[in-house]
Amino acid sequence: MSGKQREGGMTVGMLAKAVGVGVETIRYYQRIGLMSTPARGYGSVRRYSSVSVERLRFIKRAQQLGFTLEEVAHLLQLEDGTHCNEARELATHKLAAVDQKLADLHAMREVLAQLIAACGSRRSSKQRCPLIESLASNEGIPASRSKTGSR
Amino acid sequence: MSGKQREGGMTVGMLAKAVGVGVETIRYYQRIGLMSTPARGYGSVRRYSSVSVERLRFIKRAQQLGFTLEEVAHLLQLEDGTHCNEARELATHKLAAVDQKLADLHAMREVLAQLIAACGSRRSSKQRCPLIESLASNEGIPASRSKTGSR
DNA sequence: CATACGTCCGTAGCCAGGTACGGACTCAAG
DNA sequence: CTTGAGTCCGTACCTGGCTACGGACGTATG
Repeated sequence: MSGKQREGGMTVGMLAKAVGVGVETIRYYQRIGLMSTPARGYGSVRRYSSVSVERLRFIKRAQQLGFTLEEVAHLLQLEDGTHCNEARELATHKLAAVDQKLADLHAMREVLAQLIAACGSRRSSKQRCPLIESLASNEGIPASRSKTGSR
Repeated sequence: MSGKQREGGMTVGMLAKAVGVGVETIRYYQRIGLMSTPARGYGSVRRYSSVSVERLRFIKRAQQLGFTLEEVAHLLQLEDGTHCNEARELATHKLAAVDQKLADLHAMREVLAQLIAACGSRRSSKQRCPLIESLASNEGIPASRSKTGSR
């Protein structure tokens, strides 16, 4: 192991390991401005502190809730905790988006289940597959037009 | 309007309009092998028949059910309707994937709703935002590890 | 001091599913 | 015959979120 944190904080590799992301991911976040690039220590390797760990964890947690990195950037600007209304608004929008996706997926699920059932109930194997037939000729698969499930 | 279909079928533009996709989309499907490129008519414009219309509709309907274009290609190979078992298997897999996504989204929804509620119940606006706090410090947002909701 | 791993940095590629561009051509109308 | 719309085709670009590569350099360890 080469992880000896003399001289200040962790290297990018240690930071990555600590949070469970790849080094390239961290560099990517720096490129897009989600994380800042710290100054170099006395040598030429940059050192990171627990602040970076926390920021990275914040990002990952927000992502798990469905926020895009762009939205995460916005959330991070509210990190002082004094803009509760804005934060709540972002979260409320995201909740609505999630609900829309849920509705879309429920609709898909219904149709898929129906098709599978139809397919299973056909008994002579010489008969044309109802599932395929349905895709080939149906008029009205209930497409809920959001930008979520389909184009 | 220049849509006069003398000499065989429709042009690519008419086909696109008939199905409600862009011309470029059709050309894209041809490039990736989802649709074939018909021979040219007597001039140099290619002509399409109702077969193309049907195929395109098939693709779009399958997409609405959540199938990727690659999966659609597979489904199209079963179009003679004699491979019901295979079709059902594809659909069943897709159903499982949809169910997984639904579960992931439900989990996200729960947490989001909780955070929003916490955020709304704080009464002194000088207090740090619970939503942001939660993102900044929580240990256990229930991440359901599929490849669906998060990385 | 040499070896081997780690970091730094720019650039390019990946996935899906397209969209956009631009020059050459064809076609139908006026 | 000219104009203008539409087609053909190759190629490049876009979104989001990374991942990979390659060469130069730092650094920990024997």
